[in-house]
Amino acid sequence: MSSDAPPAKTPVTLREVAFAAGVSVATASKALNGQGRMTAQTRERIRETAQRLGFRPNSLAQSLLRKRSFTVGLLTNDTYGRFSLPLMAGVSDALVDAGVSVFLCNVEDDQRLGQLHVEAMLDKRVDGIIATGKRIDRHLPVDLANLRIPVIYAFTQPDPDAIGFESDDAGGARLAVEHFCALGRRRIAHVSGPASFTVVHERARAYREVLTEHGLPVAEPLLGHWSEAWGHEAVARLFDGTAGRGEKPDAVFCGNDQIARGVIDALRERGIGVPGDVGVIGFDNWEIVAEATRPPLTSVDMNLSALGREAGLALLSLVGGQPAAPGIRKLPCRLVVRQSCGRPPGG
Amino acid sequence: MSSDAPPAKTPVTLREVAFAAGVSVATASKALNGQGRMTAQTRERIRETAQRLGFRPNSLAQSLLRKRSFTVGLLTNDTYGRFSLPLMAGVSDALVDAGVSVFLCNVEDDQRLGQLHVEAMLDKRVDGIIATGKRIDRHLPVDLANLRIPVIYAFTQPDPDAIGFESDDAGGARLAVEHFCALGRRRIAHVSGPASFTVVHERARAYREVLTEHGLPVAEPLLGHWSEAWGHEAVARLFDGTAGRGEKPDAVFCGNDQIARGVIDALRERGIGVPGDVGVIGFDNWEIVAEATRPPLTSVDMNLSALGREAGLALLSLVGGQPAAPGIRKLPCRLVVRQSCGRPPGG
DNA sequence: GATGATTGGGAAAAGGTTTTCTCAGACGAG
DNA sequence: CTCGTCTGAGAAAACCTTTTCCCAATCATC
Repeated sequence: MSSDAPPAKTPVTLREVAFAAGVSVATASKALNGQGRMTAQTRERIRETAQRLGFRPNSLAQSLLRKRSFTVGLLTNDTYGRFSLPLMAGVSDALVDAGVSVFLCNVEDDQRLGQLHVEAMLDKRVDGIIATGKRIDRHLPVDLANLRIPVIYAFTQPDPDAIGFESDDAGGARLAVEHFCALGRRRIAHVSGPASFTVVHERARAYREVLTEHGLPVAEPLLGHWSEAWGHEAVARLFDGTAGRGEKPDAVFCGNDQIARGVIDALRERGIGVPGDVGVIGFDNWEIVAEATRPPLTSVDMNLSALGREAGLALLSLVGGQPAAPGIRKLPCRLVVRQSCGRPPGG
Repeated sequence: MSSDAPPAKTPVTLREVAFAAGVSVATASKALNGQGRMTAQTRERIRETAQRLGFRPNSLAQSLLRKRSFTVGLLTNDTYGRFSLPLMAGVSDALVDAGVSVFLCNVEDDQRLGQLHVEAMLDKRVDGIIATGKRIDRHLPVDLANLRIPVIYAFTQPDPDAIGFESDDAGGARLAVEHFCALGRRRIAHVSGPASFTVVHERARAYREVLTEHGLPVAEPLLGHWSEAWGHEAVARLFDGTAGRGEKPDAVFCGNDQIARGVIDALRERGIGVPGDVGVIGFDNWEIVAEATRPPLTSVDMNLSALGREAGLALLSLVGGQPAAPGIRKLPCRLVVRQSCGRPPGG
């Protein structure tokens, strides 16, 4: 299967192939690239020689000539977070098929480091840059505005007139609340993260809209932190009051899975059944959390991997010279149904 | 601060700098690199011209000539996992200071994809490769044995005669158990993951050794899964038996933080106090879990970021031509003390 | 057999940089 | 004034591949 050429200590060049095949480098190049005119026999002989010698063209030389490096930079400030990983996997997945490699650059929140990385990427003649981050409403600490190479933003705030990909958080929230409605829940609460996050407001707006559309009572969303502890506290506020039982929520839509986990734990401690008495839906579909809750958590998935794929493909198309309109593209979320809100009547 | 040159549509070359400064490219090159002989005045004039024009040397051309690309490949099969991220951050951190960029390649567990990526990296003339993964006792699905460029393994099984960096899991386990001993705990249980993991045995061995050294009773470790659910079940086995209270554990050393979380939750459900009645230590120091347990979890940290740094530096030194002995280097873990086992008498 | 078209293949430039070699001029010593 | 040395700077090769242009030989046609 593998060639039985000895493991060369130094890569074999086109010149060597040409010499071994008794032709010029020009002819060898054309033979291997399917260009030029020559007898089928000559072409085949050169191909065989190249194969036998284990020839692989030097990308550096090719890039220098073609002014295209088949390389892109992926800029992120999300070192440890969990959002950028699926996104990066999607990007990588979209690009590997085109033979494009990805420079990973973590800029933290350091402007100096960001500048450093961008310049390094420019020096290495990347064909384009994808910028991604840990917050959809924050800009990376780098200036990518006048770069003469294409830039795509994904899950981070784009420059004006640039192209950005985001999850449709409002749509995701709709999915969750509609799901509750379809199950016959009537008093749906919303517990979310800090007001400083744009997505908190987008989801809250969708929450209100859906409830209004269904003629259900709209409770003011409870804003706090993205933590389990806040989930606990929110349950205390929602369920420990003196209101009659009929006025307590029968569903809680949470801003992320950690809050949802806190909510579920707190409900269980109070002897309130999930999903029997109260349904719970989370956001992010962080499997390791969603599957560890008891019962397993129904959650909104932002399809980050698909988002990364789209960003990668968009960049590829830009690099290829296809024009594309600036603006933000929102990609739909999906609801992953587990067992924390009961099953829909029909399902 | 920034040069007021207009944003060039095409990068400025050395030739243009030389022309603008009225010298040859050779002289320009030497001026900018501090080589050759020329009047200080000429050198300065060329430097200023380069600065003014925003000249940045084309790395591709440099690499082609120097046979050194200032680029390394980072191979991983840990797409979504949490181990490779801190590790990658460490690698990146060690390399960025040397002006080296990192190609991120996710090979999943796909041999074909691995081969593809390795060849792409070789074509792009990376100076070296770092292989990392999600399991310390599994080999990546790629063959890096006879590659003519340096390879370093980190948190994945190395080839024989290669250089690998690993966390000292046995040492980490010792830290945990010694900590319990220092606190006066006498009946220390061990709940860990599946027997198919090498680290499970290493940690269990260290656990037994420390207990023996202290003359304490050694209970057979409970092996199960890396999940919260298993933590619950393990507590049932340990605490629901008919043994007298004096014979039940007063400490549980867990194989990871999720198990530890399950253990703590299960103990609380039984009315057993943590850390009052039973101390709990986890492994991995996954902050998002360790800080969400009630009380916050003391845990062993594998220092993955440092591991990545060391791996990066080792590769750099190898690329620089420094010889290095093959073998596995174990890096120490550290114990992150929170509140799940009480404070040491002295502390 | 002369002319033109076609075929197979090579020479050379290009891409941007580094480095070695070379050379012209200046300068000092005799 | 001549010889040798030193200084400043340029020419050219090298890295490896692709592509354009060109040439010689073959073939078909009249």
